[in-house]
Amino acid sequence: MCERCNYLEMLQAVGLDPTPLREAVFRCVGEESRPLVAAEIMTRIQSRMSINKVTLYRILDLLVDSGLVRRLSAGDRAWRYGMGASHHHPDHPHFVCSRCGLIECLEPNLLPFDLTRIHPKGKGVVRHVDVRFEGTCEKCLHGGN
Amino acid sequence: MCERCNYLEMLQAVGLDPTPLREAVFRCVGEESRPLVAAEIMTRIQSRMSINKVTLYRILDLLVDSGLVRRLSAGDRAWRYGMGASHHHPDHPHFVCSRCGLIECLEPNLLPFDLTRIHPKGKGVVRHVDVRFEGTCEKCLHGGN
DNA sequence: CTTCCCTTGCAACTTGGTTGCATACGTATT
DNA sequence: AATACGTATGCAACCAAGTTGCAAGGGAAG
Repeated sequence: MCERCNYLEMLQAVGLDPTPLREAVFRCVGEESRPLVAAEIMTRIQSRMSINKVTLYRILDLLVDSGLVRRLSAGDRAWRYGMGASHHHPDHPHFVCSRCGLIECLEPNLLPFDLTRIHPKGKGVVRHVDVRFEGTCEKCLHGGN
Repeated sequence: MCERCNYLEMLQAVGLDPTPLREAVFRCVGEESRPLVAAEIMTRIQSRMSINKVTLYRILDLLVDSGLVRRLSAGDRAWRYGMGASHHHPDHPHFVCSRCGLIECLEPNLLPFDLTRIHPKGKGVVRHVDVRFEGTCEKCLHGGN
């Protein structure tokens, strides 16, 4: 999806040593148009280099903690990993298929107002607002997944 | 939270045989002010009657499938179960603490716009829109959970 | 060349939930 | 009453995704 991001630079900017595996994982997430499951990332990376699943999970944790990557739930028990909000990747709502677990990114400006301006009272600190449209995707509707 | 709901009636309305366990589980979810983890529901029910975890999960599945109950993710790997939208339980956004997994219900009218009017193009059928404010709750902020 | 820290790998483990199958119970049928 | 059938519940074993603990590699610092 995104060839404009300088992944190495972004890793360094958040203080992460840009090792080949970290770059590969981050790039893998960044170049995809939808959030991926860890196993999908694993497969993609292993087509070019070798990586252990523990390492993958640890790198994903680092990326999530640093804010470069966001962890999303699809209703099943595997996380999806998508790009965190940044210059080339503005925050956006998602469509989630509750049947097959597909998550798709929606237009950043789909919502008619800026939710980040809302601050629920007495609820501690809010870091971001997540909007998810849940339903059944085209494929499941027709293919009868 | 809710003593106005007729749980037995609601179960029957969606075509579920209102067995004692089903009523107990549904009531347990309905009387709580925040979505509960399966283990919490388990404990509450076992204080009065005996239930097996498999049965609990199966009942929760039934309730979720029928729409009476909603399954929410807190960022950890355990589902939270809260009331589905209905007359006494209007749809509402949630606050989610990414540190301890707490989910709290927010005011139904917190959002200045009805998100259900938005229909993302070419994305199949949307059943509902979920808004989640993610951050750190008061307790984690101060207690240093 | 030794020390230290950070990254990666491997095996075993944990957790939350699920499957398969047996049992119980209610209702309908003979 | 006895039988059969469908649904609800229970028990034990299992599963998938992710985590822990610990060892090994590798590079910069001393």
